[in-house]
Amino acid sequence: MRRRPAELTSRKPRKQYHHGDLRRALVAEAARTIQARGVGHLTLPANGESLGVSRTALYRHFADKAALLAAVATEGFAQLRRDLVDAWEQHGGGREGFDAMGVAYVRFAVKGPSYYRVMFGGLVEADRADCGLQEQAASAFGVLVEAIVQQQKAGLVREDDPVQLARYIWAAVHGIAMLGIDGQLRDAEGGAEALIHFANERLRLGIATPPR
Amino acid sequence: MRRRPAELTSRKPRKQYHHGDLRRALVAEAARTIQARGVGHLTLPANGESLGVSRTALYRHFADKAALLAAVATEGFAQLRRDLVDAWEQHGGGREGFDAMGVAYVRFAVKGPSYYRVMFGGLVEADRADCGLQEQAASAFGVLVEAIVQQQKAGLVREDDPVQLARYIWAAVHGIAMLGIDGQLRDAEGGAEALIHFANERLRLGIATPPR
DNA sequence: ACCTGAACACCGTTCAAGT
DNA sequence: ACCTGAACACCGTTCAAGT
Repeated sequence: MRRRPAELTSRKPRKQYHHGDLRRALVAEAARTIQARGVGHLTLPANGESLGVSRTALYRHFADKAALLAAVATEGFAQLRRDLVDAWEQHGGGREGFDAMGVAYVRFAVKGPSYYRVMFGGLVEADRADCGLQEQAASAFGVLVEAIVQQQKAGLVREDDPVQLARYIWAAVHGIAMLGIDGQLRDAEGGAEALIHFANERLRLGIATPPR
Repeated sequence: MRRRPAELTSRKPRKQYHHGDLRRALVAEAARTIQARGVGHLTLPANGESLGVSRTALYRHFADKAALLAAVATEGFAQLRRDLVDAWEQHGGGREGFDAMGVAYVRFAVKGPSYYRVMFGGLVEADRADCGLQEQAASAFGVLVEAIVQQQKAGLVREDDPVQLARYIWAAVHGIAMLGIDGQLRDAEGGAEALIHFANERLRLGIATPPR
C-alpha cells in the first residue's frame, strides 16, 4: 500500500450539501486526480472530500467506482474526438490533415497516460450501456472513418471498406500510443512522437491508391 | 533450470513448509488465476492459500504485489516469444512466416486478455529492474527485428532501420490485439483475427521494397 | 431527493515470533 | 532461512437515519 504524507489537499469544507451538479463535479475531480497522479491514486474518500462531500455521496449518482471511471472515459473520448477534428481541420484535411490526426492522437495519449488508460485499460467493461461510453467512442472513431472517406473521394486512399481501413489505422496509432505510455519506446530516439511520423509514411503507402 | 538439486537429497521433509520453489509456484498460481478470472480477482490471501501457504509467505520472495505481477509479465513475454518463433519457423520465414507471426501475436493476446494486460497494462512500472522483465520484453521484440532483417536480406523489405520498422509493426499488431481485447472490434466481422489478416496486407505494402 | 455517519468485509503490508 | 499469525491502515460498499 502507499503511504500518504499528510493532508495535502486543503480545500474549503462546505457545510451545506453540494448544491449544483455533483455528478459532473465528481467526474471532473476524478479526471483531475487521474491526470495528475494516476488512476491508482483515485480513491472515493479523497474524491468526495475534495468536493466537500462525504465519500458515499457518489452512490447517489453512480452504481459503483467502475461507473465513475466509465464516465471519465466517456469524457476522454469526447476530448479525443475534439482534438482529432481540430487537427484534421487546421491542416485542411487531405494527407497532411490525416497525418496531423495521427500526431494529435498520440499526443493526447502521452499527455495523460493514466487518463488514456482509463479509456482503454480494461478498468471499464466495454459493454457498459450507461453514460454513453460506447457512443462517444464510436463518435471519435467516426471522425477517422469520415477522414478516410474524404480521402477516398480525393483519390488519395484506395477504394476499400473505409471502416476496416479506419480500424487498421486506429489500431496502428493506438499501438504507438500504448507502447509509448508503457515505456516500451524508451530506447527509441524521439519516442512515440518520432514513431508516429515514421508510421505515417509507412501507413500512407499501405492505404494509398495503387499505381496503375 | 527445471529440476533443483534439492530433489536429489533422499530425505525430503514432508509436512514442512512449502516444498521446493515457492517463488515459482506463486508466479504460476498467479498466472493461472489471472488467465482464468482476470487480474482483478488476483488476491494475495487466495493465491497463498491455494498453495497451502499463508498470505504473507509471498513477501519472502517478492517486495510487493507489483513485483509478483512483474514476474508474471516476464513469464508472459517468454511465452509470447516462443509463440512468435514457432510461427515464424513453422511457416518457413519470409512473407508467410511474418504474417503468421502477426496472427500468432494477436492470438496470444486474445487467448488470455487479462494476462496480456498484465504485460502491457501499466500495472507494472516498465522500469522495473528486477526479475528480467525488460530483458524478456526486449528478447521477444528481438525476434521481430531479426525477422525484419532476414526479409531485408531476401529483398522482401525495404532497406530502412530494421529496429524502427520493427517498432512500427509491433505497434500496429499490438494495437489490433489491444482493441480486440477491449471489445472495440465487436462490430467488426471476424474481430481481431480478421483485422490482423487485413492489416498484414496493408503493412506489407508499407514496408516492402519500393518498385524501381 | 440528496446526503451523512457508522459499520462491514476485505485487502496489502508490517512485524514479532516460531521452527 | 523460511514461514506464521496477529495487527494496522485503508478502501469500496451498504444502510439506517437525517434534512
